[in-house]
Amino acid sequence: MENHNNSEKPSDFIREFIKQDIESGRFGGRVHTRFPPEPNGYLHIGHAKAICLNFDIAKQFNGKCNLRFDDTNPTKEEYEYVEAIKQDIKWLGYDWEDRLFFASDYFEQMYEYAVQLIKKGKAYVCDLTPKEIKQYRGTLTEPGKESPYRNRTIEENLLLFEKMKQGEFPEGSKTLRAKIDMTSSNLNMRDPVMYRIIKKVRHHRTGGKWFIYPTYDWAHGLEDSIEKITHSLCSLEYENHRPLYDWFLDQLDIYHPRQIEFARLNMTYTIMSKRYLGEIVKKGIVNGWDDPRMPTLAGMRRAGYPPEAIRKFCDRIGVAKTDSIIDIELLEHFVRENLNKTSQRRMVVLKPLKLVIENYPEKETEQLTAINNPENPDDGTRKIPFSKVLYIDEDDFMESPKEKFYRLAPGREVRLRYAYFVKCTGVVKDDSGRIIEVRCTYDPATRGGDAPDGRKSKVTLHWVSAYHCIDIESRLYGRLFLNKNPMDFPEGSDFTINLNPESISIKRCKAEPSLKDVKPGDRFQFERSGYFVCDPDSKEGLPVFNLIVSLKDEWEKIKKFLT
RNA sequence: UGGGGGAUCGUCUAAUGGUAGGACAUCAGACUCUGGAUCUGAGUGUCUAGGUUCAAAUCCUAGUCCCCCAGCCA
Repeated sequence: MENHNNSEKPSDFIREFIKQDIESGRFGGRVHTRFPPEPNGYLHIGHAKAICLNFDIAKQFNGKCNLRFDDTNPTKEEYEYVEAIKQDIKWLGYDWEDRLFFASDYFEQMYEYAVQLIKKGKAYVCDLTPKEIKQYRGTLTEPGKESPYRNRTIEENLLLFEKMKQGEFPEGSKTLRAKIDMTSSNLNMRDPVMYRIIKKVRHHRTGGKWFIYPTYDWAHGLEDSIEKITHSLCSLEYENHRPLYDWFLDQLDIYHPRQIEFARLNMTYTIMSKRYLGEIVKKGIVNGWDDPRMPTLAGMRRAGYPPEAIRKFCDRIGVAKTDSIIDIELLEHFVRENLNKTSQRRMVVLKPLKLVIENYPEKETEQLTAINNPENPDDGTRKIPFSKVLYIDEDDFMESPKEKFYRLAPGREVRLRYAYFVKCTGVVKDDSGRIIEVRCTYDPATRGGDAPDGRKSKVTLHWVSAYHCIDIESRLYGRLFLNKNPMDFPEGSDFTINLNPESISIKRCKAEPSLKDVKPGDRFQFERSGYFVCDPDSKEGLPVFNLIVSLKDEWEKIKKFLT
């Protein structure tokens, strides 16, 4: 997939910084990054951007990238997510080798560091309630007030902190705070909380061992420091936290990585908030975290997205500090590009309409040769049965054709792919006037699809033999949201009003018999409609296929223009 | 209105004082046994106003707009 054969540097400001750091010898020329997910939900395409960035940078500069679970808040985290996240990263194609870490592995060490800070007079135990802390903090424009507990002696702080650790105080009754500056214009520096007491829940890894847990600000820099990370890449909202990140490491006088912030990924027609994503899962709006409409990696995997396409997408969108919303069509472009090259073609009729060939012998069956993938001759050919009664797609026939519709219509001749030219002689309707059958004649001289007299067909239709085809279920997924920005909703409502009520449509379809033996995960292009993947819900006798992405469709565009 | 960031085609992203380029999308054409793919071409952009300079997206000045921060979340 690498197409960076050019010498042009895949440059972005982060790689530029790293290059400078290597040249200046800041970290001894080392590059060591990390991807630090919190195990409180599933990974989505936004995380993929961070994963690719961190792992790709490490590789590019001959460095390493750690996988580290930032499990500092047992009230929100569960082990279930740890395994799901590991699976997703592997699926994306990245390998952390033996460098799987957990913030909880460092709890003891962090505690020691906290004691050091207390001994330096840089941290104190505070008895203020959450509400009081908030009041004391001040506002954006007014300075905060110092806590009355701010000047406890070091001995008292040490004793109290030890007791916090022993679980002697009720949850929420005390915190350990850094002693910095209550008047700082950066609210993060107004004596931030380092430890809080959590006793009600057990940690998924340390169990009931701890009654105090470190906050992000206190923990994250330490984790990076302990792992000797060189470049700690994070999203823009942590920019305000960098002074604190630096302050802790400076006070402790320990190894000090460089934090660099970049803009997180946003995409049109979807949401990236774990909370809202969880909400639509919980409400049953989608069928779980791996629903193919979800922007989660699990969802995209089930939707049939090739991981290579996602990686290429992440590479191409670049890294910058500008807030941006990427057009989802760019992702779909890379999915199509990949699938066009890699997936075998099959003929499947999504909306079956009977086509009867009047002059074709009743009992006859022919085996016609079809190319598996015109983009890859090595995939060879296969045989497809042809007979008197076929199915074509409803959309390929119009009794009174509109302008620019050049598919089948009464009196018209078109080609059936790999088969014959057929000419429409009329239709059969039911009592309600609905067309239930299209009649035609075929030209035996055009077998295989070419007319010896040089006659051309403007289009080629796909078809299946009614006598031989099998039933499959197609799940046609569309966008989950109607709005480019689902978070754009009127006052008093919420993002769910932007949900697309027709984001899924399930159809019983007619497929060529070769599709009988498929396995979940197998991908195909159903000719003239789209790319499909076999879903794990498939049952014996009824394979289920998810639409990955449709083919580009000129006629669809024209149709829209005409209406 | 305190502090921290950011503004380049419709959308992303390059250009680091020297021809504003690429991708997606759009439009037009060629080709085609997928109205697919492929190929060719086209249009569209430096937030504004001044200034420095032979030369400014880039440097300076003054504005404008957008994002983030008042969790014992991360």
